[in-house]
This record gives sequence, C-alpha cells and structure tokens, in this order.
Amino acid sequence: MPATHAKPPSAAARIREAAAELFYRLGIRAVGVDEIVSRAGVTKPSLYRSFSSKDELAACYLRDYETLFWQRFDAAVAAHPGDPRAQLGAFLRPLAMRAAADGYRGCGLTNAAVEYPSPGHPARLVSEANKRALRQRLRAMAAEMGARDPEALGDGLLLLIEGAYVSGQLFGAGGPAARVAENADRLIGAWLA
Amino acid sequence: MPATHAKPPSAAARIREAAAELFYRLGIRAVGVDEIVSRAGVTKPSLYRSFSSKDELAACYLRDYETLFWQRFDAAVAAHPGDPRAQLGAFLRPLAMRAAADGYRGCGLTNAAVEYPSPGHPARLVSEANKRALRQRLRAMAAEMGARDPEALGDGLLLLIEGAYVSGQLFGAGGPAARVAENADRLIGAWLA
DNA sequence: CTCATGTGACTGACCGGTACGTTTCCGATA
DNA sequence: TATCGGAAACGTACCGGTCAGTCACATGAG
Repeated sequence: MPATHAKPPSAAARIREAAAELFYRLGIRAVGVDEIVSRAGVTKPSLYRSFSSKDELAACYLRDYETLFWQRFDAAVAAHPGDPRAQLGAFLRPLAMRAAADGYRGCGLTNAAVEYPSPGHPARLVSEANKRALRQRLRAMAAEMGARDPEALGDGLLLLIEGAYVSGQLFGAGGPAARVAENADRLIGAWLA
Repeated sequence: MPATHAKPPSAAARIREAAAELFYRLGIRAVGVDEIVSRAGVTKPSLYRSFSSKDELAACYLRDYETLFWQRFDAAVAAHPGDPRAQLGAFLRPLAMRAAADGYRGCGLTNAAVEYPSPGHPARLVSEANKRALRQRLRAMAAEMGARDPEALGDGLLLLIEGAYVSGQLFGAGGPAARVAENADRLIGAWLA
C-alpha cells in the first residue's frame, strides 16, 4: 500500500518518538512516564503493553539512537573509501558544527551512562556496548592509517570525540568542540610521523 | 584548644560529607535527601537549616569539588615552574591512572552538567563556570608553550581531558582514558612543530 | 470474533520540604 | 555558687505531590 494517505502510527511508535525527544533533551531520569504518554497522545497502559518498564523503554530509545549513530558514521566512511583519515574528517566536521551550536545535548548514549552508573542497568548496557564497538572501530581505522601505535591513536581519537560530546553541552555556541576535527587531524599526523 | 579529643563535627559538615560521597558515586538526581540525612546521621530539618534546598546543597557540593580540583591542578603546575608542558603531564598522568581504574565515576562537575541541562540551574552554573575557567587556563598554557594556534591547542587539550573523564566511567579498567597523557603530549608536539 | 487501544481509578512508595516540640549549653544575675 | 533566661542546634511527625506501575472494563476497527 503506497502511502497515498499515511495510516496513523501505532501507539508504540508514537511512544518511541516522544520518548526519544524527551529523553534526549531533558535526560532519562528527569522525564516521567506521564510526560511521555501525554506528549505521545496515548495512555499509560499502552506504554506498558509495549514496554515492560521505563528502564526497558530507555534501553529501546538508546538502541534506536545507536542505529542512527552508526548510520552517520558509516555514511562518512562510505564517502571516502580506503581513506580512513578522510573518513574521520567527514565524520568529525559535521559533529563539530552540531556540538558547537546552541542547544546541543551531547550523545544520548554517553549521557545515559552518566545518568546510570550502576553496572547492569539496561540503558547502561546499551551504551557500553556501543562505546566498545566504537573504540574497536577507531583502533582499526588507526591501524589502517599505518599509525605507529594504533591502540594509542584510536583511544586518543575516542577521547577527542567523547570530549566533543560532553563539552558541546557544557559550553554553548563557540565551545571547544568546534575544534575537534582539526585537533583529531593533528593528532593523527603526530602518530603517523 | 588543641585536639586532645576531637569534638564531633557539626550537622552541616556531616551533611556535606555524606552528600559529596553519595552525589559523586550515584549522581545527584539519583540520591534523595532522606538518604543523605540518614547516612550523615542527622535529620532533614538540620539539612534545610543549613541549605535552602536540595539544588543549593548540590551546588555547594560542586563548589567543594571545584576547590579540590584546583588544588590538584595547581599542585601539578607548582611542581614544574615555567614548564607548562611538564605541568600538563604532571596533571594528566595521575588522572589517567584514576580514570582507567575500576569504579571511576568521572568529574563531578561534568556529570552534574549532564544531569541538569536546563540553563540557570544552580548546580549547572557552578559546572559551567569551572569549565570556562579551565578552558582559559589551558589556552594560556598553550600560549606559554609557544603553540602556533594557542586557542586550538588549549581546546584540544580540554577535549582530551573531558574525554578522559567521561570515557573513564564508560569503560572499566583499561579504558582509553589510560592514554590521555601520551595523546596530550603528542598533540602538544603537533601544535608546536 | 479479535486485537489494539482508550478510560479512569487506583496502589504503595518515595519525593522535597516544613510546623513544631525538645535538648543543650552559655552567660548573666542574685 | 546556685539559678534562671534565652538562643542555638537538633529531633518527631507530618504535609501535599509525584513517581512507576496496574487494574477491570469500554470501545472501535478489520
């Protein structure tokens, strides 16, 4: 059925959308389920029919967030085949723009891990898995660049990225996150020489 | 009166101590005032006689945290007079040790800003002021080093530091924060050449 | 008939915050 | 020295509101 007229999205979909918006902007702990269902235009039983708990809904929000993250990352990679340094640049320059703009709220996965320090929390597990995968990916790219110490460079790049996420929401517009791309490139150059 | 026998600390002092421990380890939003007064061995009215609100107590916790931070930073600076590159190393090497150990919970000021994104929140104001001061300090050190673009290098160092804070609590022991000192030194070298 | 959803009331726990009574100690006075 | 006033410092008991989560039941569409 091609969408001549879109059928109304399901209650679960509306909840995911509302939760994503509110969780990202305000934080997970700061948002109550009543606020989510109210914004989604659904009712509380509908939420608990699709999600077993608020924690599970938070984990689901983060899984959605993660797929969006990898879409952006892989798009930057695909734009420069075989050139990991250019791939990084293509990923970091738009990130610098977003992170050094007003109203930026950082990485939802990082923020969730800060909000839920207890090991084993459903939301935290999603975040940790994503960050481990990103670390591995960056180390592989560093190795592909021919860095002397690929682990060290990959970790350095991860530190810069996480620093951009968190400092982007600490400073408003014009924060240090604006310089993440050039600093990453300098760091790469330093580990190649 | 020299402390032949120490007099019991005041209720306010016990509250500050308990709040610092709980806020840092569990997060500010995750800790209720009942838990604080229970751990401090005092009662709720005692808390509200010394602090006008939980938000104000959180801000006070962060002010205490900030003085400890500058003590550590200034000690590293004082250890290597006139040598900002060595000063940074003296600050970052112990940080790398702490941040790449199990149970590390990051920077209390950064975490508070993540927990309270709304501008104007008492806790957030303390965090923002601290980070702005740190940024200026790092830029000044970068200038003192003779960097080609001191603002860019100072911001790069800040990104690495914030990245170490946040990734230290994301990864357990052996995380990328362990490499913050060497990456900072490489980055400095790259901006001096 | 069936399945997804809405309605509205409800629970028990916990939240930040407060009105008011009680203890303690210190200094002034007789 | 004995006694009393008064002000801190502190505890007991409680407030209304909000939290996540649940219930039985009605409604509507395919």
